[in-house]
Amino acid sequence: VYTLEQLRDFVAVAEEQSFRRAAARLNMTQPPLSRQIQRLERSIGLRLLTRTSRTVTLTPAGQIFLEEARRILQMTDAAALMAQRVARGRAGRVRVGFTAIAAFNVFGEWIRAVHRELPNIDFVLTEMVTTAQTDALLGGEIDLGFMRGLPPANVIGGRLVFSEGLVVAVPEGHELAGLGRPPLLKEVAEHDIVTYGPAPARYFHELVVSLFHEARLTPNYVQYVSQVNSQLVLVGAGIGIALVPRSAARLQPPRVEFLELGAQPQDLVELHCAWRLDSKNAALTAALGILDRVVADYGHSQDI
Amino acid sequence: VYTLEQLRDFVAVAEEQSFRRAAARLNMTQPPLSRQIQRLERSIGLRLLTRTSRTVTLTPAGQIFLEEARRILQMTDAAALMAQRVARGRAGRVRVGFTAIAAFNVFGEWIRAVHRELPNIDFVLTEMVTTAQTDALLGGEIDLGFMRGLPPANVIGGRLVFSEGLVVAVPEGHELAGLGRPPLLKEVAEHDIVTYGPAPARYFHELVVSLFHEARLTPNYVQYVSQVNSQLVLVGAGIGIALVPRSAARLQPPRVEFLELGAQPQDLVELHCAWRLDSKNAALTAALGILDRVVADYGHSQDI
DNA sequence: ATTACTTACGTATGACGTAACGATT
DNA sequence: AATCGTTACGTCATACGTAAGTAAT
Repeated sequence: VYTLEQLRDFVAVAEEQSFRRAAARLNMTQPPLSRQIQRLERSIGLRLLTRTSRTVTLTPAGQIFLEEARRILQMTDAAALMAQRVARGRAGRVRVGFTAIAAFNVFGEWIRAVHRELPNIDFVLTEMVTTAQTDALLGGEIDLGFMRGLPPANVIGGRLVFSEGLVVAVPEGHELAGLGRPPLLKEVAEHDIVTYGPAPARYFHELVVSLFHEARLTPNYVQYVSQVNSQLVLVGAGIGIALVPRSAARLQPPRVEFLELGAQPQDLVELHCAWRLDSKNAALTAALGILDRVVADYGHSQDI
Repeated sequence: VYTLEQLRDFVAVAEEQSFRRAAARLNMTQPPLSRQIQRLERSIGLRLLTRTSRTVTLTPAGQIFLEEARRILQMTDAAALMAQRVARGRAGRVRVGFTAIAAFNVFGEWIRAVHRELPNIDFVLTEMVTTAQTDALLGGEIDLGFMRGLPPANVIGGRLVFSEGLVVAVPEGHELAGLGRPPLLKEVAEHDIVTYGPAPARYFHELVVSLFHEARLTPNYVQYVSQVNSQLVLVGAGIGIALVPRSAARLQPPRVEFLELGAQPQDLVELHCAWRLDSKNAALTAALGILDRVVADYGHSQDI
């Protein structure tokens, strides 16, 4: 096992082809330089240089070792620089949790913007429901979550990034699709509703239930699912109809139509993002800065 | 400027997540270990570890630096070994970069042939994606790369060594597997597609995207990964389905099935190899000569 | 005789280990 | 009270520089 200084010394001698000149370049005298090279040769068990009393040349093994030595020295500089860039947020890794639907709105826009402006930031994307994201945040498994609602924990910071209205997902050829106008909530309530179960996606379940409750409607809930994907599969199979965020229409599920829902606010479903306030990840901070701008801009292009 | 021993110490502390245990592993006491880490941190001007009095964790910069430190330490060992091989009169060495999938086709055949016919040539094999191989070629870190596509640099020579078709990787029991016939591209496009990110594996990303684009299909890309391995893990986890080269089926990943893709050419995915035209490595030249013959022969035995 | 690298020797920097300290659970 | 990391201090190893030595032109 040798030292980096021995590598530096060896490279200098190989390049100068002289112990004297190399020593001058390294701001030292020749004797210690000679000894360092000897130690290096002893530690790897080979002669790297042939010293004829007039010139110094590399052995074949020395030529190979010289290339490797240069690369190692270069890497030692690069490693420090890379770490400093990470600390400044110019490079690094952001681990992100996101719900299936989030990928279709401002979230995707944000990923692209960060990738374009800070190409040295890597993403690790994992799809998970809100509760799983909360656990993952607190457990330090992700840096940022795009979720429904914000967890109450006071170590978590968050902000609203997007809000949208609800639409009605119905099987193709469904009665409500034939009305020629957006159905009323009252009419929707007369059909079987496929909705989220309360446990895995509490936010969305309560949103839908309270929507009907406030209108004094009591629809028939036929199924409890945990993901929009499966919800839409059930709709496509004719099991029932569902209220889903508008973004879900982008999933283009087979045998499903989406209908506007009359007289409902367009900011009912909120997408938040959340992160640990005590995160030391500078890349996260930089990426959140870009998110601020993307969120501000996104309103102008929602009509895509 | 730090020392290799400081890197060794840092890696040990990061792995053990404890100064005490790391010190025991390094056959020393904790105080000097603490001081070495402090010196390392001072020399690069960053905190690499956060010490809460109960646990030691890596800062984001520390995580990156840990990876670099491991690579540097690995290279210090490799450098000595290479030099020793040369000194023992080996005919030479060829440093080869290859993508994960390449190992399962003509690449493996070539390695065996060279080893049989030129037993004095040593291989240094490193798995890396195409972009990393290009950088490594230009940086002189490898002599030969087995990659997707050829880099435009005019100092690089290359040739086509293998081509194959795409197959569809789906989770076991997936809808597409129940069709009883190869799915159409149109049907594949209706599911979430797990694909490469554009940055690390540009060739493959563009291949898949353009395939859908020409058929006027707009599938939903759900994840960006950098390696086939992780791609298949995501497929097995049910995150989505993926288009992969036929060779990937040899990986036998758990909970993943491979389906033929109907009506697609069988030479869509090309494997090239590339090398520096100004390379002076005689072993490389000899090994490339054998590659010519292996490529010519390989067509006759693709039915394995 | 001169030039270039190696060996010998005295000095000083610094790395280790033991011991004391501070902080957290 | 106990555990873990940091600071303090005395000792010893190691690397430097000067000086002497050896070999080749």
